[in-house]
Formats: sequence, C-alpha cells, structure tokens
Amino acid sequence: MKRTLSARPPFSFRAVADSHGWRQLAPFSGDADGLSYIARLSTGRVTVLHLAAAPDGAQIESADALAEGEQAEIATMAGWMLGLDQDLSAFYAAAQHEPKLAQVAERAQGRLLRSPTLFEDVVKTILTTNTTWSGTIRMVQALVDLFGAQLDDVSSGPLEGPSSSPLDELASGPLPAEPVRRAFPLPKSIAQTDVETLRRDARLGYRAPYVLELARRIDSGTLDLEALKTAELPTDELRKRLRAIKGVGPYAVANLLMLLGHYDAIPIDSWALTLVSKEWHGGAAIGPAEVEAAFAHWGQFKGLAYWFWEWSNAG
DNA sequence: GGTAGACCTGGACGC
DNA sequence: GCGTCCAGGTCTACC
Repeated sequence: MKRTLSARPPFSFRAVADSHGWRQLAPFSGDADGLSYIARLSTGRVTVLHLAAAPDGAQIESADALAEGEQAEIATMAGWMLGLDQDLSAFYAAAQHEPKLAQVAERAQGRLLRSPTLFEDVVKTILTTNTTWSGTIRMVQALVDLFGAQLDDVSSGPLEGPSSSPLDELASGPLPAEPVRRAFPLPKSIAQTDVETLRRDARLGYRAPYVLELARRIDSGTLDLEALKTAELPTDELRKRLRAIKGVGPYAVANLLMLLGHYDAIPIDSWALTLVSKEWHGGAAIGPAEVEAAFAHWGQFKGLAYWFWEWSNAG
C-alpha cells in the first residue's frame, strides 16, 4: 500500500527528518531514502511504515495490505509526525531579515519530527534528561524491546500489550542477536510493570518511577495527554499541564511545547548554554537568563530562532 | 523564590 | 581491569 500526502508549502521531507535526533530513536530507523517507523494501529495491527519525500509532500508506504480505516489512520498519523499542515509563513517572514536565519525558508526548516503520540514524545523527552544521547538511545530501545508489540504480531486486540513478553526471554537467556522489531509500547504495557523492572531491565535509573507514573495515569484515564495535541490552549496553560508530569522540568517542557507547535519557549540545556556563550559571551559561563535574553526579541518564534540559528562555533 | 544535595548511568581518566 | 570523577536535568527539602 502506497499513498502520497500533500504538504503546505514550503515543505522538505529531509528538513523534517533531520530536524532533531528523534529519527535515531526506536521505533524509528533510517532507510536509504527516508524513514521507517514501526506503528501500532488502533486495530492492533503492527506494521512498518516507510516515509519518504514526494513531489509537494511525502509518500507513505506499508508492506501490509491495510483496511480502508487503517489507511486513513496512518495518513493522519504521518501528517502529524511530519507536520504537513503546519503554517510557518510568519516565522519565515520574520527570519528573512536575519542573516543567521536567512536559509530557513529556502530549506523549508521549522517543522520538527514528532512521534505519533504525545505519550511517546513525553517519555522520550524524559529519557533525554540528565544523560548522554547514547544513553537516551539505549533506554528508548530497551523500552521498545521489553514492552512493545512485535511487528509480526497482528493477533492482539487494541488494548492488549505484546502477546509474548521479552521479560520471559530475559529470564530464560539472552535476547537474540537480531531482536524482533517492535512498536513503541502502549501506556498500558508499561503500566503493568513495576519500577524495579524499569530500573533493572530497561536501565532507566531514577527516571523509572516518572515513566511508570505517567503510563499509569494515562492507562487509568486520569490523564488525557493526547488531548493536548489538538487543545487550543495558550502556551502558559500548556506549560502548566506538562510541568505537572513528574520528570518534566523547564527544559523538557520547552522541548515538548516546540513539538506541539508553541515556539515561545527555548529548551535550554547545557548545549544551549555552550552555544549562546560562544556566540555572544566569548565562552564565559552563563545561565538560562542569557539564553532567554539572546532570543527574547523573537517573541513567539524564539524557540525556532534558537533551534535553526546558524551558530558561528557549533563544533 | 532561591539553593543545595540526591538521583543514575556511562564515559573518560588515572593507576 | 578496576576505581574514581564528572556530566547530564529534575525533584525535594530547606532556608
């Protein structure tokens, strides 16, 4: 099954795929001419999607013969992941007078690659905090390996987890050298485990209770995280709701706001401090206030201005 | 409201 | 190979 989706111009598939590191995190993987993603559909089917560039948009392809409803679901899913409907014309208009951002419109930069669910993006963001990028890759892969539904498992229902638990395999011996590709876990799959398993087997460390609590709140229905994707809330209200999630601090909130299309926040991590210090402070020690000040005049677009800035000394 | 210490892991480094 | 130190955000207790 192959389908072409149109995007609001200007659009560059490559610009979205390369917008940040998400493409390196399971169940994403790169292929020769695009991205692959193991998706779990609401019908319970787990299929591999191939996303690639197409004239005026993106092409989405699945190896499976999908029902009409499933095709519609993956089209909606891909549209969200690639931000096909996003209108960045106001940002481009503002950026055209800034030499350090002069290339963004031409390169169609501004869209950020997203996961299909906000749950997945929040978990991944928590797993980027206070660790190295290699640690993030490892923790996300472990969650997928341990709790994700198998690619070839089409028998489970919409609310069920994987039909066989890799924890059983761990108990009886090492995982196979070529692990089965799996989708990102449902909240329910993680909610059924415990902190000790997340610490010991997924090696999430002190983040384990944060991820477990988030999964359990969603699974129990006390938190409707996905509603925030389409809620037309002011940034401050969104920030307040995201900040209420354990493990989500100022950096994580700003990162998630960016993914939700709210760009009046800068995800200030140690790298941001380094970049801004080298750019404007001669490498001297600075704090978050200096980063905010550097981009304050970009107002509602300061997150995008920071993200796509042509740094003089980024190496 | 601001600050210090704890949290956990992996990588770098010295021995 | 082993032990030690440090970097990476957030939470909590305390002032």
